[in-house]
Amino acid sequence: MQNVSNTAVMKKYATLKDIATALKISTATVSRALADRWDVNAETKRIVCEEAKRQNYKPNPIAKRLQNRHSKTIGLVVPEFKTLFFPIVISGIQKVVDEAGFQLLITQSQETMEVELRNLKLLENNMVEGILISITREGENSDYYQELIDSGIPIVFFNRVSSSIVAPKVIIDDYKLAFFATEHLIYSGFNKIYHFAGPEKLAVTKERKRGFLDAMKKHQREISENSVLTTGVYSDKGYEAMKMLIQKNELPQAVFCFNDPTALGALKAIKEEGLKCPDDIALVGFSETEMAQLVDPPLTSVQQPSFEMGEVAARLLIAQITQNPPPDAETVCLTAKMNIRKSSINVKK
Amino acid sequence: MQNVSNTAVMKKYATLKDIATALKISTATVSRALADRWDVNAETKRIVCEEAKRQNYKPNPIAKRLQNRHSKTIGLVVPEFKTLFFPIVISGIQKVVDEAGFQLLITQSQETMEVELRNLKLLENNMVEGILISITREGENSDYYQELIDSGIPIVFFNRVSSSIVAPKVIIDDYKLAFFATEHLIYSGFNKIYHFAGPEKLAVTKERKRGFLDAMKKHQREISENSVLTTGVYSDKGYEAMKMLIQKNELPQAVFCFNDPTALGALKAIKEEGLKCPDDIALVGFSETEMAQLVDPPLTSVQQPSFEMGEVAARLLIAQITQNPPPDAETVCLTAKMNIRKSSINVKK
DNA sequence: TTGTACGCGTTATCAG
DNA sequence: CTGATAACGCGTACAA
Repeated sequence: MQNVSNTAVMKKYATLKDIATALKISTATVSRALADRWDVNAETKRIVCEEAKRQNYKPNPIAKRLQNRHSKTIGLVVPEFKTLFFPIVISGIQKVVDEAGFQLLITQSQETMEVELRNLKLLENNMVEGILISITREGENSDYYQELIDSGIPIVFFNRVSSSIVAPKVIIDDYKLAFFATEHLIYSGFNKIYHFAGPEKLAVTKERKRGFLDAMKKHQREISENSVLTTGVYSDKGYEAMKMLIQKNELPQAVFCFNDPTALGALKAIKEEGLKCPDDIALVGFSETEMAQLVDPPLTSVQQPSFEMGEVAARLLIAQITQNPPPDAETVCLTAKMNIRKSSINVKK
Repeated sequence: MQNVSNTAVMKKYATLKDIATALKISTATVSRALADRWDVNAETKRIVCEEAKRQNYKPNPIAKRLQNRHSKTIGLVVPEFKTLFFPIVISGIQKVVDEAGFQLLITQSQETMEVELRNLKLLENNMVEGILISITREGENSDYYQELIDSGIPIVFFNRVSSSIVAPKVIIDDYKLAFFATEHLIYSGFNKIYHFAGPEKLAVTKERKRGFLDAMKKHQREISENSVLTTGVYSDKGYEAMKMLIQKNELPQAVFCFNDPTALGALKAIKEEGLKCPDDIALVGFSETEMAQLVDPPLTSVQQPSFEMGEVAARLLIAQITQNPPPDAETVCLTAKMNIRKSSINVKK
């Protein structure tokens, strides 16, 4: 009832030729006039622009690209959208990419190497000029990363980076911050401190665990068999782990968690079991989510500069693409900050 | 040190011509062979494929598009990434779009009409074949929506839809669910019930408010001046509104909140003021976030089918693009469900 | 079965 | 100052 007929093919836009024939001049002149070049008569310029407006002319970027041989597009591969971390990083990327006049093709690997590989190929087929990637927790498609780089498509890793590939990377200093977070608990006077660790294959997991262990060692704290429990990235695992500990009656005084969701899951378990945080068990999260401030008690957490991470990664990639020769691969380590809140305050001290 | 020289122009891919000259045959034959067409010698086919592989040939999608005159790309405009709602919707969209062999260009309007308009133009310039949009809370670029539709680029609205444009839309029945949520509080025996409403210009705000008011009227509840407070979408506003009420000592028994963040902000204020939820003030949220289950008390909330909303919207758009004539504009109303949790249980009853 | 020639929309080169 | 022509990479009607 309301719709104009709409063939399966795209609507025909006005082209240079349309304007040219309407004005009985050549397409070349039209092209030059529209590009506002010096070597064209002011009067023709005026007429052409007028006609262009009249016909609602829009330049066809696809034709331009065919000629320029660059797509002005960069690809992005993130594992998932289950927390706000990646969406916020993407906001940062978008900002830089827009400013640089590039476009962004966003894909999700759903945490599997197979989908990641498919996405990489998709991006390659679309002639992206570079790729930003945060790898899956299953592992790396290292061979393909290298292949892409060798074939001239630069890659910048962020957050979850490849350990084997030489390329620009953007990370936060997980080790140092995990170390600090653990020390914070130690200095607060907690003794039996545990760590809920992330997915085993991730570099960030290893770094945070290393930071935890080193801090414990430095202060000569005992590390028992259960001191480090692998709990993954989602809240239900933190919940289960804490339930398990409580039911075994093996209560830590404090737990440094891999991330906020895990910590929040643990918090839920603590409350359900009639215990109190931080009185009975103190908690520290990681990678600050909005919720950290909203729960009761507010959660101590390490705040990652997510938006900035996106900006920096995008800038590094665009430098790789546009500069000749490209800058050497550097690893940028962003500094995070710890927001100390009630969940890690030692009330007994 | 590790990088091959990399001009500002894209790496030269092997083309049909490269294969043709290498094999001393015509590009046409190569093209046909690679397309696996019947009218080409099996042997030549084999040789061509071999050579293609050897040269690592990748068809140039840009050239194809120039010819086909369709970009196989659809555009998406969302307001922001501040909650997980849109990221999850996007996951649903991605799924359908991938299956249909389309690509997705994602943009954010940052809740301003100006950026939204810029994004729409960007998408148009990139020859997207259709647009999915959830409008800003500032208002609508109605004229431009219509212009796009008239010029042959179909638009599908989802979640936050245009009120003036005739086009396919996907919504949830906010009115009905707000009505139910309010009735739930009424049936639970709460008397003084308030509503924290969303941004004024949004249709969803109006619908939810209308549902609230109608339910109140149906059960002859008094509606005072402060019964409906505008609090926006973020937690801090819910926090402030609740603080204000408590400090004015104008305590509602229950509040139906525009969304979960608002409710969680309100919850924080309640606790800070030494009150209890649901004992002193009960809460109901909307659009279920992961946090609803994690806070204490767990928050009653209306669970929107976010992923499904993305799927449905994408399917509608692809139907508009590929079917001739396109289907009439329909408004799909998805059903949501209420998850009743402790925050709205009347302990005195 | 294969090759030739053209068009998609644009810009660059060269000639006038 | 302007016009004709080629080229970007691909597909395809038409001719051989």
